[in-house]
Amino acid sequence: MNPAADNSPKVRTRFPPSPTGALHLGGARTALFNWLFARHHGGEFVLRLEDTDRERSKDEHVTSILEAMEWLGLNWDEGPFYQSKRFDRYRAEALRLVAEGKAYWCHCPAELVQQKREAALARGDKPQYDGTCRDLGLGPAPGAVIRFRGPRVGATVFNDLVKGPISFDHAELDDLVILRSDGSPTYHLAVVVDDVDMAISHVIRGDDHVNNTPRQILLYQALGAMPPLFAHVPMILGGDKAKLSKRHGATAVVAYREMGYLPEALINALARLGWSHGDQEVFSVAELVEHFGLEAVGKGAAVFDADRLAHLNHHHLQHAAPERLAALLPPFLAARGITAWDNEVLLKAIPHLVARTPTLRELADWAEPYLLDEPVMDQAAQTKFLNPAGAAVLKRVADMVTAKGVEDSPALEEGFRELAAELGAKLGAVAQPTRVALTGRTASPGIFEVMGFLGRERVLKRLEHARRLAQG
RNA sequence: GUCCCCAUCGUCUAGCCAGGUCCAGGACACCGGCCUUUCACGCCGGCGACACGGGUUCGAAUCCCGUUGGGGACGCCA
Repeated sequence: MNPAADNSPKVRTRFPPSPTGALHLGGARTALFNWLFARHHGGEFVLRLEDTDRERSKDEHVTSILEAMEWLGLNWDEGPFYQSKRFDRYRAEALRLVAEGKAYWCHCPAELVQQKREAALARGDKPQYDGTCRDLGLGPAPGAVIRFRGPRVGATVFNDLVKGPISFDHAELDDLVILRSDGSPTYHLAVVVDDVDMAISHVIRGDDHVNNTPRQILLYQALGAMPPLFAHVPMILGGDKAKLSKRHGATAVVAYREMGYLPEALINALARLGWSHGDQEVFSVAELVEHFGLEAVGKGAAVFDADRLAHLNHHHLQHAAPERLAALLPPFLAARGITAWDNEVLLKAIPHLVARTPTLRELADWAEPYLLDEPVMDQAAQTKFLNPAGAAVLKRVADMVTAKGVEDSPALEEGFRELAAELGAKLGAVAQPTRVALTGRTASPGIFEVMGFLGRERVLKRLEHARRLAQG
């Protein structure tokens, strides 16, 4: 029965990272698509750690992958399962296949197989296992492996949910190792046994797995199981159009958190890499769940564009609650040496700051002048605006604030304009020295807003401090 | 080398399945302008693509074939 049919069992997808490294962008997108597909269909999402390679699998990577998944909000319904805990199960299935004549023990030394492979490659042939032990009827022995006995003729065809029908001639497939000489399963065996045991209905994975698919379908059949439906999503490429890797700079998901990106922004960016919903660019996670579908996934590989992520992050930052941003900011402030501040000021400042800051890191930078006891004076700004003329302006501004307070912006603006007119200058002639006095910088939110969230006392104090500097 | 996949602006993409309404739409980036107390936001405008060649058709970005280009895979990694 076809799992996609309406009367079929429920949708169950899985994300099976190998804990040999951190969760990177490509893996995160695969996880996201599986998660979205399951959520969209009201199905279940399973997390499974493919740690059959005991050499390269590391606990620290498991930890960081789970952490990244949680940060992204990709919650799983079952797992994490560990393949390393199921070795007996895989071994039993491999032995069963041998007993049924669907697999066989192979005594070929690994080095010899490797040599033949290289020779074939050098000759320009397809490197395949030559089947030396295929019909020898060998039994177990030290160093022996179990190979799957694949069909020699015919072809396996499957209908990829993203790419359409894909066909592989069996002559292109060789007898792959399913159980290593140390008794551990290889990827192909473990993945198939698990997907059967875990009742996975849809396998959504990277493009680089298409040619594994016919081998796995053959394995499902040998095990007497119904294959799931497959959907191969295109790769994510780096700027050089090659498969995304560490060479392309930041690829680990957690690196984006550290750079000050919001998880929903990364999710949004990843979702739009290869998937689309008309012309819509900005999505909330809920909207993604609502609209996601495999039919709208493109076939071509996509280049990850950091500029788009930044833009999306900026957008999501502007729509996030100030309270939440304030709660996310401490690490970024700490990185700037700021460990204590008036949170009320921060909360009031954030809405005026986010329009200018694409990331939390920059938000921390822009918030700094308002959180420090005294702003750090930018030298160029000080030289340009805090001069004797500026001192006179600051004195008048201070008088104004003393008289009118900082809450009444219209009144302050009127005062500023009168002063500017008196000086025969534009508003900037008053605003800029004031801005430098209050923030130490030439760029900030509107000057009356700044006064508003800084508060009367701080404003007066900074005005006085700057006036002294200006007088020399 | 062999096999598999892919091919619309610099990038992400809509359109393609059910050919005409597409001298191809949106977004990012870039450039110009407006707004303006600075920097941004925002708004307006500009630049910019159907890889190439055949075929089918009255008509092709859309269908077919080929070429070229790109990617992926060919492990006792996953």
